[in-house]
Amino acid sequence: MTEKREKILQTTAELFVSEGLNVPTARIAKESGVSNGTLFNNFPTKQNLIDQLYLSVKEELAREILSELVYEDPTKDVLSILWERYIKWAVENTLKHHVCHLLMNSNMLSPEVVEELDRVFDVIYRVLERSINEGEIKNIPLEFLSLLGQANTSAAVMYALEEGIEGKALDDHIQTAFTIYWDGIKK
Amino acid sequence: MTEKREKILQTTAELFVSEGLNVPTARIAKESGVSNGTLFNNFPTKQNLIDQLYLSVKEELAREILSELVYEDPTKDVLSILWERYIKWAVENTLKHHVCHLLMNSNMLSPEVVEELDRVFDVIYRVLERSINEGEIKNIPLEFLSLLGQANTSAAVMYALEEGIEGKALDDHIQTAFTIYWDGIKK
DNA sequence: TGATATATTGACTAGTCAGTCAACTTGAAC
DNA sequence: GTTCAAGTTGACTGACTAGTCAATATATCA
Repeated sequence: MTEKREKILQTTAELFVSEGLNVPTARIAKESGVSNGTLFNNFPTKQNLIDQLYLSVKEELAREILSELVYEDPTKDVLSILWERYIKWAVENTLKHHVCHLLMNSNMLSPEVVEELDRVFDVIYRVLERSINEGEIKNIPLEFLSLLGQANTSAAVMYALEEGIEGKALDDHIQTAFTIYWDGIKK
Repeated sequence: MTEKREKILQTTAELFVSEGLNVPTARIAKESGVSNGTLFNNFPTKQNLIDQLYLSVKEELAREILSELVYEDPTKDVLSILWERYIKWAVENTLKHHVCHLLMNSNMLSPEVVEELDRVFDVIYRVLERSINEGEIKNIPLEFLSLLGQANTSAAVMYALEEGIEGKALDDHIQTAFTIYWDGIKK
């Protein structure tokens, strides 16, 4: 049962990315090698399927970038590590990153799910907060600082994917992008 | 005829923003105070309606931010003006900005339309290019520089809208945001 | 006024969609 | 090998959708 569930989520991601978010459930079931009924056995509604897909991707992302972080390190270092982990994850998991992007910007997610995930990434807020308190970066509202971080990493990922950057060049690109962000916000 | 066309475009934008991009054409027609047939008289297909909506919004935006620009001024000034105009336009035209954002991130636009509009905003590339050549800003690939600009303005708009910033506070916010961008990319 | 062109209408069609359910399969336990 | 629960199936349904078209209304000009 769990394997079928995983397979359906994977197929949904693929179809969402390749054909847009209006793919019929029948199509998803067929492409997953599963009957219509089984799809709805695993996910009571299409809405639930979409929410679960988003949840699973974002939870994986959170595990990937937040694990074993030493929050007590200098904030610049913590941010730099978050930055690098996020971009690497996105570049290595193009499909997941892409589906995440599509869903985030779509009005199709249940508000509860979005809110639930906001809480997971709250720790990043606290890192930024500390950095402001320590006088290391400009006195910019926390929410704006966070939006800027998201926007900049997102741009860095888009550029890396468009240009097919990888390996050493990717490391350099990540460094460049982080320096731009840091130079922009540091005091 | 033109008024009906405009009315339909306006209603479509409103419904897309309030209910997502899957609103039926019948709903759009009804809400526009027009019959089903008239909608399809003005826009041969739903796809065409979507494309035309995106085109009309983006063309208005281009007119708004590119008109009477003195490209020969110092690049920092040109960029700063573009920056300010864009954010002000977006904040004053929330609906249009929002629908633009939804459509841009949706896979639902015809590729030709997207490409056509890319050309309109090409002038911004040339401003950035000159700035690099003059050694004013870091040697960052043009495409990435442009993506960063879009990402940062977008974040600035989101923050301004979320916090309901306007008037003098908005001017300050725009200045802050531009300074962050500039400090990030300048040599 | 009447003739012609143009715009509008909304009932209709052919197809699509999310979700259901009764019948069937599988596999574990005794 | 019989029983029972759990999982799977796909044909089916009722609601919905993009787009059509013959009938009707409105505008234009002589």
